[in-house]
Amino acid sequence: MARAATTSDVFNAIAEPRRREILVLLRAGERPVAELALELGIPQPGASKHLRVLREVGLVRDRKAGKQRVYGLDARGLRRVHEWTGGFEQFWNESFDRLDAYVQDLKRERQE
Amino acid sequence: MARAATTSDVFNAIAEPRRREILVLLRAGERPVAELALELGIPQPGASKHLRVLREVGLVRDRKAGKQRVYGLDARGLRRVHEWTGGFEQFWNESFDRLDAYVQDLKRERQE
DNA sequence: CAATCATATACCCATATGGGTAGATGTAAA
DNA sequence: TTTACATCTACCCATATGGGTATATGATTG
Repeated sequence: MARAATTSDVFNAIAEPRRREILVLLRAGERPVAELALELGIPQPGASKHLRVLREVGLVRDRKAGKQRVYGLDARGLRRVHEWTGGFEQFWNESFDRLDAYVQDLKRERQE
Repeated sequence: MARAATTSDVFNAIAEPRRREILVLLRAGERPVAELALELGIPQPGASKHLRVLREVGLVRDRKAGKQRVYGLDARGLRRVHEWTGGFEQFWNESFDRLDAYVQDLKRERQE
Protein backbone atom coordinates (compact mmCIF):
# COMPACT_ATOMS: atom_id res chain seq x y z
CA MET A 1 0.00 0.00 0.00
CA ALA A 2 1.00 3.60 -0.42
CA ARG A 3 0.43 6.67 1.63
CA ALA A 4 -2.95 7.93 2.75
CA ALA A 5 -4.76 10.30 0.46
CA THR A 6 -3.96 13.93 1.09
CA THR A 7 -7.49 14.78 0.37
CA SER A 8 -8.90 12.90 3.31
CA ASP A 9 -7.24 14.61 6.19
CA VAL A 10 -6.71 18.17 7.38
CA PHE A 11 -3.22 17.31 8.62
CA ASN A 12 -2.26 16.24 5.13
CA ALA A 13 -3.97 19.17 3.52
CA ILE A 14 -1.88 21.68 5.44
CA ALA A 15 1.32 19.73 4.93
CA GLU A 16 1.65 21.42 1.56
CA PRO A 17 3.31 24.87 1.77
CA ARG A 18 1.26 26.36 -1.06
CA ARG A 19 -1.93 25.27 0.60
CA ARG A 20 -0.90 26.91 3.83
CA GLU A 21 -0.16 30.07 1.86
CA ILE A 22 -3.63 29.95 0.37
CA LEU A 23 -5.20 29.72 3.80
CA VAL A 24 -3.15 32.66 5.00
CA LEU A 25 -4.14 34.72 1.97
CA LEU A 26 -7.79 33.92 2.56
CA ARG A 27 -7.59 35.33 6.05
CA ALA A 28 -7.61 38.72 4.39
CA GLY A 29 -10.85 37.87 2.66
CA GLU A 30 -12.37 35.90 -0.17
CA ARG A 31 -10.55 35.64 -3.48
CA PRO A 32 -11.24 34.40 -6.96
CA VAL A 33 -8.97 31.62 -8.26
CA ALA A 34 -7.04 33.76 -10.72
CA GLU A 35 -6.10 36.21 -8.02
CA LEU A 36 -4.88 33.45 -5.72
CA ALA A 37 -2.87 31.91 -8.52
CA LEU A 38 -1.28 35.26 -9.20
CA GLU A 39 -0.41 35.90 -5.58
CA LEU A 40 1.02 32.42 -5.22
CA GLY A 41 2.96 32.77 -8.42
CA ILE A 42 1.69 29.50 -9.83
CA PRO A 43 -0.40 28.69 -12.92
CA GLN A 44 -4.14 28.67 -12.50
CA PRO A 45 -4.59 24.90 -12.81
CA GLY A 46 -2.19 24.43 -9.92
CA ALA A 47 -4.17 26.78 -7.76
CA SER A 48 -7.38 24.99 -8.67
CA LYS A 49 -5.89 21.68 -7.64
CA HIS A 50 -4.79 22.94 -4.26
CA LEU A 51 -8.12 24.63 -3.76
CA ARG A 52 -9.84 21.39 -4.51
CA VAL A 53 -7.91 19.59 -1.82
CA LEU A 54 -8.65 22.33 0.66
CA ARG A 55 -12.30 22.25 -0.32
CA GLU A 56 -12.54 18.50 0.10
CA VAL A 57 -11.23 18.64 3.64
CA GLY A 58 -13.52 21.56 4.32
CA LEU A 59 -10.96 24.29 4.92
CA VAL A 60 -12.32 26.52 2.18
CA ARG A 61 -15.66 26.92 0.52
CA ASP A 62 -16.47 28.36 -2.84
CA ARG A 63 -19.16 30.61 -4.09
CA LYS A 64 -20.14 31.53 -7.60
CA ALA A 65 -19.72 35.19 -8.38
CA GLY A 66 -20.58 35.84 -11.96
CA LYS A 67 -18.00 34.25 -14.19
CA GLN A 68 -15.71 33.83 -11.26
CA ARG A 69 -15.60 31.39 -8.43
CA VAL A 70 -14.68 32.98 -5.16
CA TYR A 71 -13.00 31.00 -2.42
CA GLY A 72 -13.31 31.76 1.23
CA LEU A 73 -11.80 30.44 4.43
CA ASP A 74 -13.54 28.00 6.73
CA ALA A 75 -10.95 27.59 9.44
CA ARG A 76 -12.94 25.32 11.70
CA GLY A 77 -10.99 22.27 10.58
CA LEU A 78 -7.77 23.83 11.80
CA ARG A 79 -9.07 23.76 15.30
CA ARG A 80 -8.46 20.04 15.48
CA VAL A 81 -4.82 20.52 14.54
CA HIS A 82 -4.46 23.33 17.01
CA GLU A 83 -5.88 21.21 19.78
CA TRP A 84 -3.82 18.17 18.87
CA THR A 85 -0.59 20.12 18.99
CA GLY A 86 -1.83 21.85 22.11
CA GLY A 87 -1.76 18.46 23.77
CA PHE A 88 2.02 18.74 23.68
CA GLU A 89 2.29 22.19 25.12
CA GLN A 90 3.57 21.04 28.47
CA PHE A 91 6.17 18.97 26.70
CA TRP A 92 7.74 21.65 24.59
CA ASN A 93 8.32 23.60 27.75
CA GLU A 94 9.87 20.60 29.41
CA SER A 95 11.92 19.78 26.38
CA PHE A 96 14.72 22.09 27.27
CA ASP A 97 15.34 20.22 30.46
CA ARG A 98 15.04 16.90 28.73
CA LEU A 99 17.34 17.99 25.99
CA ASP A 100 19.79 19.08 28.59
CA ALA A 101 19.69 15.69 30.23
CA TYR A 102 20.18 14.17 26.81
CA VAL A 103 23.25 16.24 26.14
CA GLN A 104 24.64 15.12 29.46
CA ASP A 105 24.12 11.53 28.38
CA LEU A 106 25.97 12.14 25.16
CA LYS A 107 28.91 13.62 27.00
CA ARG A 108 28.98 10.68 29.32
CA GLU A 109 28.90 8.24 26.41
CA ARG A 110 31.71 10.03 24.67
CA GLN A 111 33.90 9.82 27.75
CA GLU A 112 33.35 6.14 28.24
CA MET B 1 8.80 18.26 -9.91
CA ALA B 2 7.16 16.21 -7.23
CA ARG B 3 6.13 16.92 -3.72
CA ALA B 4 8.40 18.27 -1.03
CA ALA B 5 10.26 15.76 1.07
CA THR B 6 8.37 14.69 4.16
CA THR B 7 11.55 14.62 6.05
CA SER B 8 12.19 18.32 5.78
CA ASP B 9 9.14 19.73 7.45
CA VAL B 10 7.31 19.26 10.73
CA PHE B 11 3.96 19.79 9.02
CA ASN B 12 4.68 16.90 6.70
CA ALA B 13 6.06 14.76 9.48
CA ILE B 14 2.84 14.91 11.46
CA ALA B 15 0.68 14.42 8.38
CA GLU B 16 1.21 10.69 8.79
CA PRO B 17 -1.23 9.09 11.26
CA ARG B 18 1.27 6.54 12.53
CA ARG B 19 3.77 9.23 13.26
CA ARG B 20 1.22 11.18 15.23
CA GLU B 21 0.50 8.01 17.17
CA ILE B 22 4.16 7.63 17.94
CA LEU B 23 4.34 11.14 19.31
CA VAL B 24 1.31 10.51 21.48
CA LEU B 25 2.80 7.29 22.80
CA LEU B 26 6.03 9.05 23.64
CA ARG B 27 4.19 11.53 25.81
CA ALA B 28 3.96 8.73 28.32
CA GLY B 29 7.72 8.37 28.30
CA GLU B 30 10.63 7.04 26.33
CA ARG B 31 10.30 3.75 24.49
CA PRO B 32 12.55 1.32 22.65
CA VAL B 33 11.74 0.72 18.98
CA ALA B 34 10.37 -2.78 19.42
CA GLU B 35 7.89 -1.61 22.00
CA LEU B 36 6.66 1.19 19.78
CA ALA B 37 6.31 -1.18 16.83
CA LEU B 38 4.29 -3.51 19.02
CA GLU B 39 2.00 -0.78 20.28
CA LEU B 40 1.48 0.52 16.77
CA GLY B 41 0.87 -2.94 15.43
CA ILE B 42 3.39 -2.57 12.63
CA PRO B 43 6.62 -4.44 11.83
CA GLN B 44 9.78 -3.05 13.37
CA PRO B 45 11.29 -1.73 10.12
CA GLY B 46 8.20 0.35 9.60
CA ALA B 47 8.52 1.86 13.03
CA SER B 48 12.18 2.59 12.40
CA LYS B 49 11.32 4.43 9.22
CA HIS B 50 8.74 6.61 10.87
CA LEU B 51 11.08 7.25 13.77
CA ARG B 52 13.74 8.30 11.34
CA VAL B 53 11.48 10.91 9.80
CA LEU B 54 10.50 12.19 13.21
CA ARG B 55 14.13 12.28 14.24
CA GLU B 56 15.16 14.21 11.15
CA VAL B 57 12.63 16.94 11.77
CA GLY B 58 13.65 16.96 15.40
CA LEU B 59 10.46 15.75 17.01
CA VAL B 60 12.12 12.81 18.71
CA ARG B 61 15.60 12.03 19.86
CA ASP B 62 17.23 8.70 20.47
CA ARG B 63 19.52 7.39 23.10
CA LYS B 64 21.45 4.18 23.26
CA ALA B 65 20.43 1.95 26.12
CA GLY B 66 22.30 -1.30 26.02
CA LYS B 67 21.25 -3.28 23.01
CA GLN B 68 18.25 -1.11 22.59
CA ARG B 69 17.74 2.34 21.22
CA VAL B 70 15.30 4.38 23.22
CA TYR B 71 13.29 7.15 21.61
CA GLY B 72 12.01 10.15 23.46
CA LEU B 73 9.82 13.11 22.62
CA ASP B 74 11.13 16.55 21.79
CA ALA B 75 7.92 18.43 21.20
CA ARG B 76 9.42 21.83 20.60
CA GLY B 77 8.87 21.55 16.86
CA LEU B 78 5.14 21.19 17.38
CA ARG B 79 5.01 24.64 18.80
CA ARG B 80 5.37 26.11 15.35
CA VAL B 81 2.35 24.17 14.13
CA HIS B 82 0.38 25.16 17.18
CA GLU B 83 1.15 28.79 16.63
CA TRP B 84 0.44 28.65 12.94
CA THR B 85 -3.00 27.16 13.48
CA GLY B 86 -3.48 29.56 16.35
CA GLY B 87 -3.30 32.33 13.81
CA PHE B 88 -6.70 31.16 12.62
CA GLU B 89 -8.36 31.00 15.99
CA GLN B 90 -10.47 34.08 15.45
CA PHE B 91 -11.58 32.67 12.13
CA TRP B 92 -12.87 29.35 13.31
CA ASN B 93 -15.05 31.21 15.75
CA GLU B 94 -16.31 33.46 12.99
CA SER B 95 -16.76 30.58 10.63
CA PHE B 96 -20.21 29.75 11.87
CA ASP B 97 -21.44 33.19 10.92
CA ARG B 98 -19.67 33.06 7.61
CA LEU B 99 -21.02 29.64 6.89
CA ASP B 100 -24.43 30.94 7.70
CA ALA B 101 -24.01 33.78 5.26
CA TYR B 102 -22.84 31.23 2.72
CA VAL B 103 -25.91 29.11 3.18
CA GLN B 104 -28.03 32.18 2.67
CA ASP B 105 -26.22 32.79 -0.58
CA LEU B 106 -26.91 29.28 -1.73
CA LYS B 107 -30.60 29.63 -0.99
CA ARG B 108 -30.69 32.85 -2.89
CA GLU B 109 -28.94 31.29 -5.87
CA ARG B 110 -31.34 28.40 -5.89
CA GLN B 111 -34.33 30.71 -5.97
CA GLU B 112 -33.01 32.77 -8.82
C1' DC C 1 -26.06 31.20 -30.92
C1' DA C 2 -21.12 32.78 -31.22
C1' DA C 3 -17.21 34.71 -28.82
C1' DT C 4 -14.78 35.35 -24.60
C1' DC C 5 -13.46 35.03 -19.92
C1' DA C 6 -12.72 32.10 -15.58
C1' DT C 7 -12.14 27.57 -13.79
C1' DA C 8 -11.97 22.83 -13.55
C1' DT C 9 -10.25 18.42 -15.58
C1' DA C 10 -7.68 15.21 -18.04
C1' DC C 11 -3.27 13.65 -19.00
C1' DC C 12 1.64 12.88 -18.81
C1' DC C 13 5.88 12.92 -15.83
C1' DA C 14 9.22 12.34 -12.23
C1' DT C 15 9.46 11.44 -7.69
C1' DA C 16 8.40 10.82 -2.80
C1' DT C 17 6.13 7.65 0.04
C1' DG C 18 4.65 3.80 3.01
C1' DG C 19 4.68 -1.08 3.32
C1' DG C 20 6.93 -5.66 3.40
C1' DT C 21 11.07 -8.65 3.37
C1' DA C 22 15.84 -9.90 3.72
C1' DG C 23 20.26 -8.71 4.97
C1' DA C 24 23.74 -5.43 7.18
C1' DT C 25 25.36 -3.23 11.44
C1' DG C 26 25.92 -2.84 16.35
C1' DT C 27 26.03 -4.38 20.92
C1' DA C 28 25.88 -7.54 24.74
C1' DA C 29 26.37 -12.09 26.58
C1' DA C 30 28.27 -16.98 26.49
C1' DT D 1 35.13 -14.64 18.97
C1' DT D 2 30.79 -16.90 18.43
C1' DT D 3 25.95 -16.43 19.27
C1' DA D 4 21.83 -13.99 20.04
C1' DC D 5 19.21 -9.83 20.24
C1' DA D 6 17.72 -5.05 18.65
C1' DT D 7 17.67 -1.83 14.97
C1' DC D 8 18.68 0.13 10.78
C1' DT D 9 19.16 -0.10 5.63
C1' DA D 10 18.62 -1.56 1.19
C1' DC D 11 15.44 -3.06 -2.09
C1' DC D 12 11.22 -3.81 -4.56
C1' DC D 13 6.26 -2.35 -5.28
C1' DA D 14 2.09 0.22 -6.04
C1' DT D 15 0.37 4.53 -5.60
C1' DA D 16 -0.40 9.35 -4.40
C1' DT D 17 1.36 13.69 -5.50
C1' DG D 18 2.56 18.24 -7.49
C1' DG D 19 3.74 20.43 -11.68
C1' DG D 20 2.88 21.72 -16.51
C1' DT D 21 0.02 21.87 -20.73
C1' DA D 22 -4.00 21.34 -23.46
C1' DT D 23 -8.74 20.91 -23.32
C1' DA D 24 -13.50 20.55 -21.44
C1' DT D 25 -17.08 23.00 -18.83
C1' DG D 26 -19.67 27.04 -17.26
C1' DA D 27 -21.20 31.44 -17.40
C1' DT D 28 -21.50 36.22 -19.36
C1' DT D 29 -21.96 39.23 -23.08
C1' DG D 30 -22.73 40.69 -27.85
